[in-house]
Amino acid sequence: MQKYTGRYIFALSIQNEMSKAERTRQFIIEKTAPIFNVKGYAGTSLNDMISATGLTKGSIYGNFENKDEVALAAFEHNLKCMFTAVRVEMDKKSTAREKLLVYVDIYENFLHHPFPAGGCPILNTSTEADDTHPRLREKASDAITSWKNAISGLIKKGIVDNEFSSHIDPEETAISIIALIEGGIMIGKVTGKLNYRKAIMKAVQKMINDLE
Amino acid sequence: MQKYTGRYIFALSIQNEMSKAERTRQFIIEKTAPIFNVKGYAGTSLNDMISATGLTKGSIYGNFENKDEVALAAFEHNLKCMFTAVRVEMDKKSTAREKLLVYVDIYENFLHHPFPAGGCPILNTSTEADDTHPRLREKASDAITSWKNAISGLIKKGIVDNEFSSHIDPEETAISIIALIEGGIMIGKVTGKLNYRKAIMKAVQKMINDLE
DNA sequence: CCAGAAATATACCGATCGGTATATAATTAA
DNA sequence: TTAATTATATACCGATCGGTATATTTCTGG
Repeated sequence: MQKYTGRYIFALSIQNEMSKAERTRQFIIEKTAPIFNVKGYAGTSLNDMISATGLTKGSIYGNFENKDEVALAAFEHNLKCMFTAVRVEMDKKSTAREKLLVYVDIYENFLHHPFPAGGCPILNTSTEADDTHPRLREKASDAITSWKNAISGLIKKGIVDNEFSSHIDPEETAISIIALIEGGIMIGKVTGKLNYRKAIMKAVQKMINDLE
Repeated sequence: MQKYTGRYIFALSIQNEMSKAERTRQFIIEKTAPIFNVKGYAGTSLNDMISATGLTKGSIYGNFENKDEVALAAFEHNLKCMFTAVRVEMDKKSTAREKLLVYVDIYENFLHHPFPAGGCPILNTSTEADDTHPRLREKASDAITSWKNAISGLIKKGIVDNEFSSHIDPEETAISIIALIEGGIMIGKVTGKLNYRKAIMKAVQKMINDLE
């Protein structure tokens, strides 16, 4: 097998500012993140990680203490990947309503955005880890809370700017929007029915428009 | 270890009408179903199944071809368990609106109903199996579609009975209600925050009340 | 009560699991 | 260029994986 030379190109790394170990670490994260998101934590084996990276067991364990640490780092990577896709689109919009509707656009057509393979990592990790993997569970939980805060922050801004009615509850609305989106992702993916996903995203749109 | 005598008591079986093999089969399903729903398909091992049932490998493989068959039967059992809990409550109600609101009641306080351990099997199975286990994926997909049909049927009935406006789309509404519920279950479980779940179920309630 | 059948238990299989000790190669500082 | 250090590869570990062949027990019909 070809030996690893540390000369890979990374999406999220500025090569020269990183030591070789840091580059390898980042390389492992980027290559295994999609696997964890598709197969799950329990379903991803070390051999999966080896064949995804082309590295060996020794190299992986030289950079991570164990499988857990890779899984945690991979989850964070997938999360960043997803939130970055949202942020890029949101920065193009000015009003709170337009910014919120970015979610509808992105989650309605996944494929046209740099979204993690396997779908929403929050959904995937939450349902697997809630009863079995405390550390992953907490990371997923934290991700939901900060997502909720981001949305409720936008809603509050919208209220201040007189875009939205002051009678609505930003927190309740925010968490409900997330629930609808996540449920929609789950349903759309497992059934494969585009009109299901479309109908649900239409409901998200309605929820946002009802804020006025 | 104590030997198996075939004299267990089953929740869902009328003992005298079943052969010993059928009783054992049912026993295995009932005992392993919660494990599969909590740990997932990949996360549940044969040893888990052995210690959950108190049986041996030979006994399990004498009644099921392989682990897959047990997992599929266990999923169906969990599904039936969940839908039965809903049906029991729904039969007590008469109007379409009241029947729909049963979902709000049940999913708002899980614990007071005979709900499968590990939460909603549709959610759990969908997110694990969508990319990895075609047969389970299809079962989960079918469950969603028939659930959607049940809800849209109720909505159509409500329209005929002049409970609901005729301008609403039963299919779109039904699938959105499911998405909201499933998202709510996921969020409530992984965060452990009761007010999150409550806020989301309030949104379901609003969605149902908006049908008028 | 007994014999044949059905159901369950036991013992074992190769493969793979996550992980480690150690050998080899590549990098870096002097 | 070389020595020390760091990083990667190789070989191996016990445990567990899903599954099977066979022995033993239990049930059932006569």
